[in-house]
Amino acid sequence: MHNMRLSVTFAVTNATVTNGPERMTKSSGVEQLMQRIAEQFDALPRQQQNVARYVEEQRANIMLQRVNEVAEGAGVHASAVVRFAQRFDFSGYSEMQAVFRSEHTAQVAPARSYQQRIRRVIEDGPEQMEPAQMALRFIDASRAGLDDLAGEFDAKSFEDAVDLLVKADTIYVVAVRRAFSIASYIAYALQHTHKRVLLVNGLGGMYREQMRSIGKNDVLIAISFPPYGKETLYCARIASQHKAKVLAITESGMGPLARHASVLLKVREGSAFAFRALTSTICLCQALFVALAYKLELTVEETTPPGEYDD
Amino acid sequence: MHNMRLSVTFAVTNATVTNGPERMTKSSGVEQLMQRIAEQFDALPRQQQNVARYVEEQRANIMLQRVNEVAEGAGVHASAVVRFAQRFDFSGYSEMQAVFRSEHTAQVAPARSYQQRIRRVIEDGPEQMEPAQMALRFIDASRAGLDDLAGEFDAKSFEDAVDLLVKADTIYVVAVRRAFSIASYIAYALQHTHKRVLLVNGLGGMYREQMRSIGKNDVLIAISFPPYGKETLYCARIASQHKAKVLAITESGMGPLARHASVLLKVREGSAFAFRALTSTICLCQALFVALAYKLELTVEETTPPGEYDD
DNA sequence: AAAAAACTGGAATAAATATTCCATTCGATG
DNA sequence: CATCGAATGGAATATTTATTCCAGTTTTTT
Repeated sequence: MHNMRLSVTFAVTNATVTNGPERMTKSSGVEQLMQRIAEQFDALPRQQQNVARYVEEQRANIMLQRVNEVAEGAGVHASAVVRFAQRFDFSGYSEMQAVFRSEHTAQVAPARSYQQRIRRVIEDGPEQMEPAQMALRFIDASRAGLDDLAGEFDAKSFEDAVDLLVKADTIYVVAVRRAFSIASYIAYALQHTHKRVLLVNGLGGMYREQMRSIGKNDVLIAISFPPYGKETLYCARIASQHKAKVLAITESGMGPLARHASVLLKVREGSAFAFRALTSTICLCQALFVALAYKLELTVEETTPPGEYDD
Repeated sequence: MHNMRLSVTFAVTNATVTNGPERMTKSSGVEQLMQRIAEQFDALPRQQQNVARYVEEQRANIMLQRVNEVAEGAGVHASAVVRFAQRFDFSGYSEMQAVFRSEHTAQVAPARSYQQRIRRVIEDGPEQMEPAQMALRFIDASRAGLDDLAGEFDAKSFEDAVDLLVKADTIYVVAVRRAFSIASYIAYALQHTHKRVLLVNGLGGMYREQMRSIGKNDVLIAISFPPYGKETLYCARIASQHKAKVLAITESGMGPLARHASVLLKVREGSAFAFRALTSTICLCQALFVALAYKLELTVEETTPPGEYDD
């Protein structure tokens, strides 16, 4: 009778707790533990059943909660919580909590030192891996990067960035090496607006010359990630000396590019095999362009004349 | 018997429930704190800068980490971490950590999922849409594209593509307009191998001239999507006339580019607001490069000289 | 180059948190 | 309804974790 009621309670809470879309994960330690708890549930003393219910309901938060919070939440004494953990073969609450903690610890790959990256590659032993497997793994890293982009999305900065571009007279774009392709995309896309656009490409080594005429009503879009390209930093410095606005797209608010930034868009890419993705960065830039296009009240037709826009 | 029922309830709900990190726009305490840290960054002592960097990078995990973990991660002594927190007006590390903690627990309650927000955005129609909402919508489209890339992944073609490149003498790369940035990325990446690489960029309108010397041991990587750029098609035609191999990256096996292809990699991008993403294409190209690099048995040193590879 | 100021890290101390102990209560069973 | 075993919660203890102190060092200033 009580059991009956119990299972209903469980069902309801679970339905409520459901969170946003999630990528597939392996059957975790937490899942297994929950399973064990469920199996033994009926054999548990009354208070420990309360603890079980609470843990199930709060599974996403247990990692943060102290014994006393759990105890209070479950309406029992702290020692009951400890005994609960011990019944499931943990030395105490702390050890049980570790299961929940390790589950959560987020995957943050980037910004490793060069040495660390090498070590990682060697450990992973990619030489025995099929190309297709490597590809899938890399795609997955990119997906993780996009998830992060969506999850950490900073609406305020993004809208500031759009505003900056709306008000800009001429838009300069600079990035070098790995990020250059991003700059070239932005420059291309912006051609579809009525803004004047200048891609600072360093052709003939003329960064200085190309930046020469930037002025206070202009905006420089600068894209750079560690280890920051000196050309990009140089351009950002020139821009701020000329009182132009700088829209920085970079990894951190603390890198050298951030110093010159009027608006800062942060992107943390996923990585695999010590190799950084570019997907999140380009996605952000495309989103920026789409938002700008609508803000400028362009119709889609104007932005993308059929037969010309794509490719 | 009741046990049975109960555990079934668990199993079912567990399979359904996904409790990943919630996706929400953050203008929150953490974001504000990051802002303050970034502002003061330059004025910080060296060790505290390390702490700042570490905190920024690990912002999602700080809530779980003890002072010592943070200290170790940042490569400093625990007391430096405490002093860091105190500089930002907290009584100590614990108080600062609370900011990160409360961020997380707050996210569980409002539970308005990313999907829900998107749905609402669509209902509202783009005209009244905030830039940030549009951005999220676009990011979501990109994610869908990547999901598709992973789901429909054709291992055979991919490995053929890698083989083609391994055997190539000189690699030519061509794409125009929207896809040009992809070509420029590929050309850049391939510079890190020992292959000769030529980006057919049409500078001065010289497509014909740049393609002139392609030969039967060479490979042309051609990237094009509807409506296909005539320059790209032209190059593909020349390549096949010269008996060179063509690696085509395109949308369908029936487009004009497929006709000339030795190997065909299909990519279907996501799109939003009648605007196509580029994420899947670039992701595929990066995967291609990673796989190629290892196939060529490059050491990491050769591929990524320190201070030069990134950006 | 000397003096002052700021920074650092080991060790002591303080605080918090978790665990155990034990006297008491509860509830099942004969 | 008396007895026993299990469960409970207050309080003592142990442990872990955070903070402060201080002496030595480095960095900056003059």
